[in-house]
Order: sequence, then structure tokens, then C-alpha cells
Amino acid sequence: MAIEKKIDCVILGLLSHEDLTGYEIKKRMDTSLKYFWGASYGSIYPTLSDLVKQGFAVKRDGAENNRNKIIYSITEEGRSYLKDWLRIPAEKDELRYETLLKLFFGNEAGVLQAISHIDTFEEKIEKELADLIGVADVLRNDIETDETHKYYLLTVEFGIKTYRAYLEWCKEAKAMLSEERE
Amino acid sequence: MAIEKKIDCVILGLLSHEDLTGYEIKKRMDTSLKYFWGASYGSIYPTLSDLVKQGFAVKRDGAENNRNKIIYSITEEGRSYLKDWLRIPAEKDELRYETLLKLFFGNEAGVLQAISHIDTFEEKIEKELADLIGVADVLRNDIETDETHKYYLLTVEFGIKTYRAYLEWCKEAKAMLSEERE
DNA sequence: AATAAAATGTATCAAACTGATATATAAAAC
DNA sequence: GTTTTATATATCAGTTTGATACATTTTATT
Repeated sequence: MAIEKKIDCVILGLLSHEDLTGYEIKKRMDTSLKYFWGASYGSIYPTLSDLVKQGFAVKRDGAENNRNKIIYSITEEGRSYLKDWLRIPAEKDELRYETLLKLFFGNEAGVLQAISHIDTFEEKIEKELADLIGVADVLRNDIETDETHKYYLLTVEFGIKTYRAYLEWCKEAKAMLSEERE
Repeated sequence: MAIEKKIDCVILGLLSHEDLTGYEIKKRMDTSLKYFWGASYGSIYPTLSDLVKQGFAVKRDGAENNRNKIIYSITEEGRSYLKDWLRIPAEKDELRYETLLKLFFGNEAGVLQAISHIDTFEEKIEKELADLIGVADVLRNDIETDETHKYYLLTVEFGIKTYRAYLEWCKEAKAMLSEERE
């Protein structure tokens, strides 16, 4: 039983915390995980079907009150599969920054345009850093209540550290580019 | 003429510096660009054909001395397309770190395994940081000769800054996890 | 000099994944 | 009372990866 797709493991990871619908899984991706992982509906829904077929998850009808939703739970086999995946070292840590790409080819467009790209990046990072600091504060408060939050906080602190480094770089990069102009 | 695929722009960007074969483009991806962008043969060769069809590149037979290789050059139309793309702000800066994913679900596997993932990450980053520092030294020396190297250096310094932040985080994260154990 | 190994070069393909979109209902806001 | 937003499932064309096949040339080893 080879450990293949990452998306399988991510969804099982989320289901190991709590029962979720496909829609809720997508929400987790777009909030808690968005700084280091992403997934689209086009991968989530088919994967949920596969997980059920493989016996790693079970679905039940969640029509309790109102809406026709499908709630998924992890099985023992699923939890064991997840643990196997967690044991093996991470294979790939990848960054894909269009900002750096445009900067790399900056000679074609000139200094002013390069500075403009850095400005845009800086603003975005400042906003996201403020967000992350907020999340970290909340997490530090209820870290005693929920064990999983300790690990969650670790990833948030990774974000805060690197975003601060990004902002330092923005300042230095712009200074370097500006001084070239004189 | 909408600006669609990123891979088109990356290849045109590389061709704006120098004429290249598909194989050489892949090499650039795996060296100069690898810290912030990647591409596979499966996207490079078909894209080169498309670029020729669209008139953004021309190919010529490079069988001068020995090997049957195909050398691609950017056209004026290609350069103009590239400039258009460089003008518009970056749309997506994305991080996809499996290490953070495994850490996020760390509660399932425990503190020791989390520390082990951080150790692996730390070692990899230390190696890559040493690499980047070497590249930066080389670039700073010939920055006068080649204008494009100024922009190249900017992206390398981004890497150095963030990798140092990563290493700081590794230490703090491990300290936090270790103290929890007592 | 012979042979093995590594590098250069083009090319394709199944499988994975994204981004967009379609559809429908329920809750909230105006 | 009506528009807008949120909840919820689902699919699909187009993009991209990772692996592999194939062939030649250069470098390293014996």
C-alpha cells in the first residue's frame, strides 16, 4: 500500500481532527492551510469518493436539520495510513513566487517596474502578517484546551518569521535598486 | 492577446537573455530558477512549439558541429509579449511545504516525529543556504559586466534572507517542542 | 584502447490538479 | 420582500508534473 497522493493525506489529516463535509474541507484549505498548502474542489470531491472506496473514510448523510450534506469521518485504516505518511520525511518543499520571477527578468522592464512589483508584494505581506499575528494570539490563548493547536501555532510562527524576513528584504531590495539610479 | 500561461512567459524570459535549446531551458529551471519556479520537459517542449506557432520565438537547426539540437530565439513580438506580462502585477505567490503540512498534523504522530521533520528540514536549508551564499558572491563580482545579474542577485538575496529566518524558526520550534516534554 | 558512466538532447504520456463554472438551497442583509 | 452572501455538491477543459523512452556524445574508469 504505497503512499501516493498528497491530497489523500491532507484530507485524512483534516478528518483526523474532526468530521467534515467537502465544503468544510475546502474552507480549512482556504484558511488554516492556505499559507502552505492549497486544494481545489476538483481534487477534494473525487478524493473523498476514493477515500471511501479504499476504506480510509466513511460517509454519512448529514440531513439532520436542513441541508443535504455529506459528512465524512476517518476510519481506523485511514488513521493508520495517515500515520504511515506522517512517519516518512517530507519529500518536497516548494516555493512558486511570480513576484520573484518578474524580478528575475527585471532587466527587460527596468528599475521602476521592479520597485513597483516589490511595493505590491510588500503591501500584501504586511496585510497577511497582521492576519497571522492575530491568529497566533488566539492560538496561544487556547493552547491548553486543544493539543492540536500547539502544532498549528508552529506553522503560524513559521509564517510570521518568514514574512518579517520578506519585509526586511523588500526594504533592502528597494534601497539597492534606488541607489543604482543615481 | 491575453496573457495566459506562466510557462510561456518564463521561457520567453530566459530566451530574452540568450538563445537556448529545450534542454538548456530545463537546466536553467533546475539551477537559477529552482528556488522560486520549476518546470518539466512535459511543459517545456510543447510550449516551445506553441511559441514558434504564435510567432514569439523562432527555431533554427543547431547541428553546426555535432548534435542534432534545436536552438530557439525570441522574436520582437515575443519580447513585446514578455514586456506586457512584466508590466502587470504578480498574481500568485505560493508556498507548498510538505514539512509544514506534516507538522500541522503533528498531534497524530507526536513530538519526537515533529522534531525529526524539523531536523531534516534544517539540514536541507543549511545546505541550500551555503549554495546561495556562494552564488551571491559570484554574482556580486560580475554585476558590473552583466546588467541582468543585478536582478538575479535580488532573488538570491531573497532566498538568503528567508533561509536564515527558516533556520531561526527551526531552533525556536524545536526548543518549544522540547520544553513541552518535561 | 576499451568500456562504463554521465551528460546532452528531444519527446511523449498517464495521472494529478487548478480554476472556472453549474446548480441549488438557506441564511443574512438591505 | 428582495437581493446578496454563505453553504453545499459536482464536473470539466486545460495545465502541469513525474516518469520514462530513446539516441548520441563526452568524460571517467579500468
